[in-house]
Amino acid sequence: MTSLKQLRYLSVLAGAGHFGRAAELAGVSQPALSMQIKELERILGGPLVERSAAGARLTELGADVAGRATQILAAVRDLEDLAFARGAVLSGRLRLGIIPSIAPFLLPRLLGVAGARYPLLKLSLRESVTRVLVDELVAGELDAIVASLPLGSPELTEAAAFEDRFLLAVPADSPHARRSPALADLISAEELLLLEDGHCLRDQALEVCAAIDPRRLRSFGATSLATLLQLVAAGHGITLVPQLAVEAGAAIDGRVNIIRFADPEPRRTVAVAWRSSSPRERDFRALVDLVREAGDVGQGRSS
Amino acid sequence: MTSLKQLRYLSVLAGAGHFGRAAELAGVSQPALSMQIKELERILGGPLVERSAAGARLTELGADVAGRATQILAAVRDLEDLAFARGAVLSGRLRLGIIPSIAPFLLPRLLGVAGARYPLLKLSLRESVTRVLVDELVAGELDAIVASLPLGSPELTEAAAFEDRFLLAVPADSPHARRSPALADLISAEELLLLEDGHCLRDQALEVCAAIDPRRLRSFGATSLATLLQLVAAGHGITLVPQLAVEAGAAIDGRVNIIRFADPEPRRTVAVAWRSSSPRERDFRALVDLVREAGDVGQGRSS
DNA sequence: TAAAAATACTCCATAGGTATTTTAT
DNA sequence: ATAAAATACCTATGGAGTATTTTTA
Repeated sequence: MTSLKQLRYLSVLAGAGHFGRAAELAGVSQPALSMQIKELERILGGPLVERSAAGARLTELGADVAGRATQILAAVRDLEDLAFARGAVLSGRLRLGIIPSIAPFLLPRLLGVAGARYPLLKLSLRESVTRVLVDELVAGELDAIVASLPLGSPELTEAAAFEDRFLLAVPADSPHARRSPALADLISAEELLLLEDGHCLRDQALEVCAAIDPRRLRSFGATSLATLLQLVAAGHGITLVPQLAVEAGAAIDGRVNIIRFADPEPRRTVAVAWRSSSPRERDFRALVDLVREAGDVGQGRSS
Repeated sequence: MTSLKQLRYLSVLAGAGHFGRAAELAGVSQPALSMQIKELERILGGPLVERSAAGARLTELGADVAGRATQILAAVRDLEDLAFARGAVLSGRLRLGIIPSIAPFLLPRLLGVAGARYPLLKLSLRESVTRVLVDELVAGELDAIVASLPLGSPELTEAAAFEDRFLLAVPADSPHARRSPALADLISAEELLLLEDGHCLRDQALEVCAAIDPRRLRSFGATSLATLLQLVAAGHGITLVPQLAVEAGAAIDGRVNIIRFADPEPRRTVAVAWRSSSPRERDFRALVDLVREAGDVGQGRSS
């Protein structure tokens, strides 16, 4: 009969691409893993893996089964966490993912507040783009993530923590430096600098400036907001920057001006998300409060 | 570690209310079931069942775990059912690539026959030139391709489906209109019209007319055979056309004459190919039969 | 020929069975 | 006293390890 061990091995194999590598990752010998995969194939009545001298590639059925297996394994892990979740709120380990356009600005305050209020909490942190974090969250490799909505994954529960207004960063000597532009003004603006592909901030900036001429977009993208602001300071263009980053001191004094948009101001919703099947909702609701406290400083002020 | 067996026993126990009854329902002895429940309690770190002389009642935690266990077991059963849905030959999804000089003429009959004989088959179709299809096939983005030999990729298995004779398409008023030319005659023929670069039909036509004066080749190439035949009809030149296309009605009645070559007649071999390492050879062999049925109509007749 | 997976075999952990004891009503 | 679950103890299945062979590029 199908066993969790088989599903676990298949799930690992799906990521590893080699029986040997997968066995190493799973902490067993290669024949042990091979036998379990073979047994799973016998049970399911069809090949899950294409073997070759180059390694292992999943068949379509195998990929389908592996996907379901990953979800099942995540559900089992949640089940195992059930008992621990009955302890104190926000105690024990919590694996938290945060996107790059939030992490460096939120973390200092978040860690401060969390450490003071929940001394038993041990946060394991991971920074990556939304797509990666959502996949890892669904697979049970993370307990919760902090990201910008929407996430587009039905098995997740989302709880908004705070709104984060987008501001415009322009060189200090720019003609825009002294007035609040309407969105339409951007269309005639200098080159729009963006993060590299995969960062939601990039997509949001493009959405905000939907009508912008694509030819004025840099084909390469920066990895960090700090780099973007350096480019702005050097006069290479303008960029959108979240107020969260500005409040955290990301702007470069003197060389970059930060300007509010005229109404309607563009904004993003920063939210916490977790697997709906997780038993730790109580923890996550408390986490939402922490993120809100750490994040929505100064959202009422202009800059 | 948690096992599906433990979850299954707990799930049964939740319904039975007695260890003994549950054991009977599960088809094992009472101590066996008791031991697994106890192990599960040890793993989860808390009691799941209240034991009494009257029987077994789940604790709050136990009921929660049992509910999740039932869901997980259902997911596993769904996973096990997956394979059966795909068990039959040529059922489920098959990603098929076909080259442009075959696709529009083969597809109507192929889809008809396939739909009638293998109703569970879902074909995902992709049309591109041989080089692209072979690359995608090797990369695992396609399951099989229908193309003209040779393919020149050692990791593929090729199975010939049918032979496709090349015919000559000439304007209705051409001096060639009434006789069967030997290949050499082409050398003195009108301008030879070709598909654009990358299409194997172009290369094959050039091979057939190896000695032709390169200066009489059109520098631009057409994207489709239909366009070529329109050009022929308009008196811009002659072209090679596969009988497959003629049988499918590609020729333009009255304005284009289709002539068979004198022996030896040039021809191409239409074949199905797949990764040799693919486990679906049975499917592909059946596909070869379908392609043959759909493709080699009328190869015995002259036109 | 070299890398990867399959096979051969051996061992031992453990699930499961039977018999019995403990516990609670 | 009785019914139910736990414990004791034994057996056997099969999961896992090491060593080796087979396969394929």
